[in-house]
Amino acid sequence: MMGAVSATGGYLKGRLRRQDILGAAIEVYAEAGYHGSSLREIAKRAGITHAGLIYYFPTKEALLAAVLEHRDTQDADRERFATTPPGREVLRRFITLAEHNVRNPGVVDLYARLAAEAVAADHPAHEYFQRHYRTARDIALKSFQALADRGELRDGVDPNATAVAFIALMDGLQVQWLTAAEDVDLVGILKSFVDNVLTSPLD
Amino acid sequence: MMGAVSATGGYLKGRLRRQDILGAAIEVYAEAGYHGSSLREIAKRAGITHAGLIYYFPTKEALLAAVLEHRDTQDADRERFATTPPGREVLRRFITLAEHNVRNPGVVDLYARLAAEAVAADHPAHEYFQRHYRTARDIALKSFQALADRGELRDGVDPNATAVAFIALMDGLQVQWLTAAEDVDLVGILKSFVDNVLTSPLD
DNA sequence: CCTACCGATCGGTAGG
DNA sequence: CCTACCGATCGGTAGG
Repeated sequence: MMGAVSATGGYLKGRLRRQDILGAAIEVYAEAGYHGSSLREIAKRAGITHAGLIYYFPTKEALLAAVLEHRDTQDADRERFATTPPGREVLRRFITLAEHNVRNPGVVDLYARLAAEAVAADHPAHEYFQRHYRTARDIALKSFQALADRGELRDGVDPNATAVAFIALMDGLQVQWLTAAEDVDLVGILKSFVDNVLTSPLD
Repeated sequence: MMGAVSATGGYLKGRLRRQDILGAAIEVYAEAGYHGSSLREIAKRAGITHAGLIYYFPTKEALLAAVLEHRDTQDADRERFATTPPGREVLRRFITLAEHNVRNPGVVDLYARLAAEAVAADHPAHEYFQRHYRTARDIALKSFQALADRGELRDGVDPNATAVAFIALMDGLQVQWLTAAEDVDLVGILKSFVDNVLTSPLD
């Protein structure tokens, strides 16, 4: 009786604990960055001691890796991006993602903080963000290229430059929006950027 | 004799010391952010002990304030921006600034790191960056507005949205460029953004 | 400007 | 998972 309950319960509890810890880590990374956050603070918000946290994630870096991996696998959006054929629909998904982000400032904070930190070549998330940017650029590029092929891009608009600019614009807007939300209509500006390179509005 | 020499010498030495410290601080902030940098590391690069540094700048925050102030006053560019009449010439200056930045990655690093950190409302540089963004946006807006008045903006291009986007684009490009320089033609993309909202190319 | 120090906090380990 | 601990590092102070 005790054995069965505690074994199953233990596994379930372990999984839930991990979720608690990841959730707390995302919160704290967003507020303080990776280097600026402590295992003790994350552990406290998860309701355990910092040694307890280390029982689940053996090092500070392992926890960061788990947070990044967690976001990637859980992010159903990412899969939808991959399966959507290049074109206007993909751009609409980017806008939808931005709308989602504006409703979840914590996620925006997390990425903005980590991306700036990870600029350093020896940061544990450096390669992650190199991949992240390359993937994002590729997805945008394929869509702008497809639109160019169909003659839906205005004359003189270069798909490559537009793709890089689009991703950069999303990131830059996020930092400005986080700094002074009332001054920046993040979604509106993204939309008008897209509308301005297309021959006809997005929707 | 001794008095005069040491008094003058002391003042000069003090000024030079402050320059050394500020230079070292800029370096370390760029590498590690503000929270991630230590007075000991900055002091070491300036050739003194951390207690010696505190003799010149009484707290960690005071040093950050001095670095920010130093950049603002020394930045001759900023003044030229203010005195240049709104229009194409101002946009050209932004491009020139970007070209300068690409040759000085340290400055870019400093701003990218601090801007992301300062998103937090309780960060000592938070208000500085709120002002910084507002000023940058205003300068860009005045120029895009002037161009709109003269009919030099393409149909449907909104000066306000374009100004915010332009500043966000500069920031976003910087982080992407710092993360993977070979993948991002920072200056080229800025130029094509501007050319794409104008009725005729910038230069 | 330095030596010497303080209390606080950090990531990680030992040993249960 | 916890208690208890380690060595390292932090910003700042005292006192010269």
